[in-house]
Amino acid sequence: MRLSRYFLPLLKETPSDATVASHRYMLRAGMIRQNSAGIYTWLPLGHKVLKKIEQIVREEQNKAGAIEMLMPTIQSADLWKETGRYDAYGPEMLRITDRHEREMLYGPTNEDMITDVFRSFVRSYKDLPKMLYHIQWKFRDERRPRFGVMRGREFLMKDTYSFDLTEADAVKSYNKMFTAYLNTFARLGIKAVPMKADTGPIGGDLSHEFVILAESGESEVFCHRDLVEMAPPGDVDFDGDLSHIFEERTALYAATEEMHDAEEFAKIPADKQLSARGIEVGHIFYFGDKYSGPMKATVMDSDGKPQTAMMGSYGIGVSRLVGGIIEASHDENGIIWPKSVTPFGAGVLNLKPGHEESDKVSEEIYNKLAAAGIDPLLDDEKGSIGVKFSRMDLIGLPFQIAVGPRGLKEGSVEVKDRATGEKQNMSPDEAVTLVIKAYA
RNA sequence: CGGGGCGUAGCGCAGCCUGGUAGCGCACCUGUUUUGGGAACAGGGGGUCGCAAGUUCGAAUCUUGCCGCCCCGACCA
Repeated sequence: MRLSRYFLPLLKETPSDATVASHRYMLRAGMIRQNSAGIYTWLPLGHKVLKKIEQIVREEQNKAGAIEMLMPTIQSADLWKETGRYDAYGPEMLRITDRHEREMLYGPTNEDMITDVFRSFVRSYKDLPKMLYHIQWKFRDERRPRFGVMRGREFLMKDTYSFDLTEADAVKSYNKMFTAYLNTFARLGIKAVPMKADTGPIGGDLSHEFVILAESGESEVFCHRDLVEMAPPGDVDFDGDLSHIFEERTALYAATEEMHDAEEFAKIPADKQLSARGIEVGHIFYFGDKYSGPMKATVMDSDGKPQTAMMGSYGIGVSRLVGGIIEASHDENGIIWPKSVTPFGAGVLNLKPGHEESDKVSEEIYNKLAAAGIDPLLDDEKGSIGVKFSRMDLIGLPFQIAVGPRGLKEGSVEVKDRATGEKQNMSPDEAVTLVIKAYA
């Protein structure tokens, strides 16, 4: 993409109502625009990142054996009345009446609806286990939306639902998602720690939150330091036994504020105790027959007897992750994107558009990177050099290749690593190779 | 939902106390000169001062009501 043809409405000054780094930078970098409290337009740059995160989440779900589908945003109140949640959910749920005075709602989650799908089509234990998911916009009328997309009212969420014949089988599904989540967050370039969690209004008894540590986190979390640096499981056989992965990650203490046990925490060696602020980016639950029971979602077992399906649900806040990743990865100049989610793979800065050699070399680098699938952004705008560099720093692409007359006299361009700030001069071809290798 | 604050050009703000021609910086448009880390000069465009009612000869400014937004707390997948 050429900057001159792109739509990148940057803000030079920080909007006064943004107080956390990710919110400030998302506004300044032209990623989002607020429409009303907790509701945002995703501008091209933000949309690109959102879609990249979504795709990684999708790929890891598929690897784990979950099957993608799509349920509507607007739901009928009927299903929610069946499970009793229509009254239980409270004012957080946006209720709508259609022209026929039918009670509708904008879905804050989809347990009720997926259970209805399940009971309509699944009859036999032979069809189990099943894990179904979708990535869809949700609406929760938060009392106090804040921190930009991290606590919005409208948000994009991946939610998976598992169905098993027995509780023991359901635990296997739980472990699959537990494992998939570890891999997902690692691919996104963030360190998310699974922590014992409260189950909240969705209910159930087995639940973990995946939390990234950041100053601006909304809640206090406590864990063993070693959990933060633990390597992801990587390629595993999702049909095999994953319990060791779960055991390994839950052997060490980790809990959110609500579940915190100060006595247990005190048993951790002092230098390994970590108490910090955290951002919840994923939450997994096992809740058995909480919905399948009242909705009579049963299958025939091998004895021909109806058995209620045992369920779990597994959420990842896709839009929240955009903010969460920035919270975990930025400096005073702007965002520092992990390579896996960066909106563009590299920035090519033509420091002097109109200068024949600069034009030629920057175009060549741009074309070679594009051909290699790097998806570069070429800054071909006229304007001062300082503006170009600071703009690139703000939007946070992992690499910047600066092409200008001064360097070209020596036959070199300058490559800057956004994360380390390290700059080196090299030939245009070496620069291209360096970037391509970094993404290989 | 309790407490606090804010609403004036796209963004950041001043003006309000003490009523009298709506301002500044940045951004934007035109031109000239510049150009290796947020250039200079000259000219220009852009506003129902959140909305409504009231007081007044006259309201951005005073009064009342409403709406919107932000922060702290409580709450929260």
